[in-house]
Amino acid sequence: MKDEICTNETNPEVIIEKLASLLISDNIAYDLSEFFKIFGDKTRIKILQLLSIQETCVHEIAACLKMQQSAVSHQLKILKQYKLVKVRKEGKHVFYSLNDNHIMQIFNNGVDHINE
Amino acid sequence: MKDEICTNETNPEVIIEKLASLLISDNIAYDLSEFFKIFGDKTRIKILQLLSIQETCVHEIAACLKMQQSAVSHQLKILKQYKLVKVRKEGKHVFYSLNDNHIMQIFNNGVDHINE
DNA sequence: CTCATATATGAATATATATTCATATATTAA
DNA sequence: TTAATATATGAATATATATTCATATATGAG
Repeated sequence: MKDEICTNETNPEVIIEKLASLLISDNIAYDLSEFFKIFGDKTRIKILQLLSIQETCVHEIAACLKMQQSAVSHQLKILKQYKLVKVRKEGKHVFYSLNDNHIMQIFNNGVDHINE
Repeated sequence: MKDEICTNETNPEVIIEKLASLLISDNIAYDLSEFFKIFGDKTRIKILQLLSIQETCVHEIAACLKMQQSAVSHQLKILKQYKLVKVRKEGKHVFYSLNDNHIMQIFNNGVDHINE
């Protein structure tokens, strides 16, 4: 086999090997998909948008969304786990707010896309 | 009941009503979640990233990802349905490519987030 | 302490969806 | 036409996950 410099490769196996080497790792692909999955639920989208308006406590969120407190709590747990929201306790109330503005940027990218 | 101008509302029901009025609609929340759901899968993430390198045909994608052709085809159908990829047929081959650069922007927002 | 209110959570259920398997369709070569 | 290759797709299976229900925990009021 000759030692060639080949910039315009046509051998299918070599093309596949080259592409495979440029492919993101399974772990990164997994982490990314897990991240976007958070936005892949209607309830979580509504909660995040609501919290972008102002800090809100659990039963107010549930009331706005016309959902059960338990369902909201479960989703808040996921949002907290992925550090998209933060928590402030005040007496009997637990107030949730967005953890960073970055989130709304991603959110708005989505809005731009569906509006195009 | 008096007709008051109240900028600093404290009545819980009024707060909830105000927030509810600012909440995005169920339909928009649904559309957004459906959009982000596309990125919420490891295989689709890999396919999109691969196509960001170059136009690629189905069996090459399958080979790079070390997945069955059928599984890849099913996912490509979803990506096509949501207009994230476009198709070009050439003989026996079907070449897929990204439909717009916007997609990579969203993708990179996610990368930024998980790297923070 | 007792009661009411706010929140969290485990288990069960229902639903969505990713992959596999088998097979259909399409194109090219011989 | 027949065979081979590339792609698509319906059905079945397996798995993930959103919501509900029941209940636990926590805080404050009386």
